[in-house]
Amino acid sequence: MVNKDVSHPEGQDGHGPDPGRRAQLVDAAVDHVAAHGIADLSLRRLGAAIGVSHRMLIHYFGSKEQLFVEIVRTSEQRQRDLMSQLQLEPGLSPADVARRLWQQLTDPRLAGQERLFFEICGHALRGRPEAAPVLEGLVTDWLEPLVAAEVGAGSDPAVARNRARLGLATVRGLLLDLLATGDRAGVDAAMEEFLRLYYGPK
Amino acid sequence: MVNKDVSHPEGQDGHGPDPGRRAQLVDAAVDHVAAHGIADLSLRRLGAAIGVSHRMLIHYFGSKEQLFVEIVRTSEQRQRDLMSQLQLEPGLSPADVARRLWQQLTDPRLAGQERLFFEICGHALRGRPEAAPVLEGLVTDWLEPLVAAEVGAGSDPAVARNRARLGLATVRGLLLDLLATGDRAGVDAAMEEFLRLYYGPK
DNA sequence: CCACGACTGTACCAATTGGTACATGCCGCA
DNA sequence: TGCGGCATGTACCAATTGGTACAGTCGTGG
Repeated sequence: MVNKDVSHPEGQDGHGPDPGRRAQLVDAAVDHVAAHGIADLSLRRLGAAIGVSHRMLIHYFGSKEQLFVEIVRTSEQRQRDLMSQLQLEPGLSPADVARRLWQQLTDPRLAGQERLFFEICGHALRGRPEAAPVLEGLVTDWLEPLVAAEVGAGSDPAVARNRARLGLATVRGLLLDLLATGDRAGVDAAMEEFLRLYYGPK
Repeated sequence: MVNKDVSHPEGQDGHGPDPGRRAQLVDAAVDHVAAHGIADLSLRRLGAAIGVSHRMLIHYFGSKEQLFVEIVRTSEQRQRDLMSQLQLEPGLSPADVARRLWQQLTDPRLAGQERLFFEICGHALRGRPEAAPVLEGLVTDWLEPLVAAEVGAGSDPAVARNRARLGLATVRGLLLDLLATGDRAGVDAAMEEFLRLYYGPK
């Protein structure tokens, strides 16, 4: 009779009743958010966009905040997957690897995802707790593999960390430039200049 | 009698009745926004924080959007002023100039302003019209003086543009790193590495 | 002294928000 | 067939939002 709604007694792990459906919803949510922004997200509009009522979003995620967390986490995961799946043909020079990585990263189809990245950064820098975890991994998560690559390529371990940090920052700066200006050629040229400085001429 | 409120018949220049008071308000608004973020800004909270009623903000700015525009513009202006007022002692090497610039830019007292910059970027990338003008000047406005400096320092004009764009992007990437991690020493070291690559060793 | 116009506060409005209560439908199990 | 529980929708709530109407205050010029 009473049939009380027991959606958020789930506890803090917060996973909704049907994990499959939940994952499907968060996936659709990330797509929508990558395309339309996360700043003025409202449960009703998001629901309407992905074909459920806002009631369902609350049902599966407990609250807007937790949905937010899930979106951020999934978005991060996508970015990570993207990097891990880039197939490295052996025999390429480090510069070529970097070049390919840059190409992959600036694929126009990823523009929404990249914009979302910077948008979330902005929120996280402001201390929004649901986006704050991003700040932790923002540098360190990417630094480790890059340092490893640097060392593997023969860098002095002491310098490798600095070089990795520098490379990461430069890529992000140029990515922001690209998103803001859309000047693909100009940004690519700047990237080439960087690679020349970074790996030596030719 | 009727005393109709004629605050926004001002037209699109939108300047309120008393420019002095208006400027004072927008200044206080930028301070508050640099400290507390611009994402969840509400006229009432902002008013309470800077000591006026939200009614006054509407009165002087016509609408929230126009206040937003004014905040963005003023924030940009501050950043510009900051750069123009850095006194360049003559006889410094380009690397030293860059070093000083970096020091000035990473002054902890400016952290709020820098965070605001990235926050506004995020909103602008998402196409919020009141922040969109930022995207125009985001690169070009800073590129010209940098290119001039590069050429002045003897760079081939063809490469100067690429080098300038690269330098700008790297600075921003490292700034984002600094804001996210707070690891001043690590970021400074990466910056030193960059300067070594950029201007040659020592 | 008064009238006028600029400045500011209070009260209010419709719209939208996140979240909840209740009702309904649907599917599996006995 | 009937029952119970999950999934979903509809209707609703209090709070907050940007914006407006109206009224009061105050200095200035006549």
